[in-house]
Order: sequence, then structure tokens, then C-alpha cells
Amino acid sequence: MRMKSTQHYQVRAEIAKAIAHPSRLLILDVLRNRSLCVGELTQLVGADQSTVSKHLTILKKVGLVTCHKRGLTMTYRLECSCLTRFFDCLESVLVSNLKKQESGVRG
Amino acid sequence: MRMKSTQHYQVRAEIAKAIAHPSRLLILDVLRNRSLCVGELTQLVGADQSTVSKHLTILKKVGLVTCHKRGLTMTYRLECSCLTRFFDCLESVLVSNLKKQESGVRG
DNA sequence: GTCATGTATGGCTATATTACCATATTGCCA
DNA sequence: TGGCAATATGGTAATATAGCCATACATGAC
Repeated sequence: MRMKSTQHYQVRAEIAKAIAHPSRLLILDVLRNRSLCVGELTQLVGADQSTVSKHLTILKKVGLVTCHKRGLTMTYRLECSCLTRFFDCLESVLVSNLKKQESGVRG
Repeated sequence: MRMKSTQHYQVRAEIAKAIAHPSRLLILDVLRNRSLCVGELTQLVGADQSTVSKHLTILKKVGLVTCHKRGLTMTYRLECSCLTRFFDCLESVLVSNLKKQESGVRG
């Protein structure tokens, strides 16, 4: 197997990092249902509007969401349907951890 | 849709955070092929042995890898096959970004 | 034009993360 | 037992991240 470059992993880690935050995870999750504007997302996240705006900027930067303006409101849209696989993976890890706990394996 | 708790996203973000680092992404990637010991992983990552050890601790903590000792060496093993879906998702985002770039969409 | 609303940005502080070095721990072997 | 090899842990400094407040920017209404 040929070694992948540092760049290779840096680019992918950048995307993963964008996902890896509770508020951003929430945002991505709710956007799976339907597109929402900043105000609605701010309500759902329960943080300062500026904070949510910054989270959205991070998600947009790596291409996970896109946005378009309609009048005053900026609507954010989930750009990658594959995200379901990401969430599935997280669930799978949690389930696996639970199973291990149940069967008495530690650490 | 009922709102998921803050806890819900925190737990999942914890796992995502563990994945979201270039070195740890590399580690997870190579472990998909076969289990490796700390020394081998240290070589591949190209960082200090203690640094790699700490990365492995982080991965172990969230249940992405397990380890077992055989003599002096500690062998790390990928615990969740679902990780492929995670990697697929990252690729998918990158491909999607490239397509957008090509079609002249900016920002 | 002014005003109000929705969103983004700058500035700042608090906290988290990362990496390295030094050192402790563990287990094998002479 | 002493010494060596593989790995883990503690400490510390540099950097990154996250949150809030204040404020700038953009758009539509008047």
C-alpha cells in the first residue's frame, strides 16, 4: 500500500473537524430534514446568533452546507446527503460500545 | 420532530472529534488494513512516539480502537468497520466540492 | 433618505488541543 | 536482579477553538 500524503489527511480532517462539534452536529442533523435560516437555527442551537453564524461559516467553508439569500433571511441547506452515513457510523460506534460494556469488557 | 438533547450531540461530537485529526485519520485508515503496534504506527505517522501514544489513547477512549498486549508490544485494532462509511462521506464531500468548483460556483 | 430586521464580522477572553521532552511503567531476557 | 525495549504518562509551551458582546453590513419598508 502506497502511503497517502499528509495533505491527504489534512484535507479530510478539516471536513471532519467541521462536523465534530455538538452545535454543528445539531445543525447538520436538523438540516437533513429541511433547509432553515439563521434565526431558526439560532433558536434550535440555543446560543448567541453570532456564534451560530460562525458555526455556519465553518460548515460552508468545507462545503457541507450552502446558503442563499431570500430577502433578509439567509437560508442554509445541507449539501451532502452522504452525511447520513456519517451519523450511522457514530451510532454504530455507540452501539458497539454499549455491547462491550454489557459483556463486561473494560477500557 | 422532537428535539434531541444537548447530551445526544455531545456524545456523538466526542467520537467525531476523535476522528477529526490528520494523524488519527491516518491511523484509522491504516488500521483498516490490519492491526499494528505503536512502533509501526509511530513510523507511519512520523511524530514523536509519545504523541502517537496519546492519539491512540484518544481513539481508544471513544471505542474506535481496542488494544491488546503481546509481550512488549501493544497492538491496536480497528473496532468499527463502519468507519468506511465515514471515509466515504469525506470523499463524497470532496468530490462534490470539486464539481461545484468546476461548474463555476464560488463561495 | 431613515428605520427596523436578519445576518456577519471584529475583538476579546476562556478553554481545549497539540506537540515535544523527560520520565515512568511494563515485560522480556541475561 | 539489572538492563534493555516498547509503550504510557506528566509537564509545559504554542496554537486553535468557542463563546459572547458590540457593531458592521445588507435588505426591505416607509
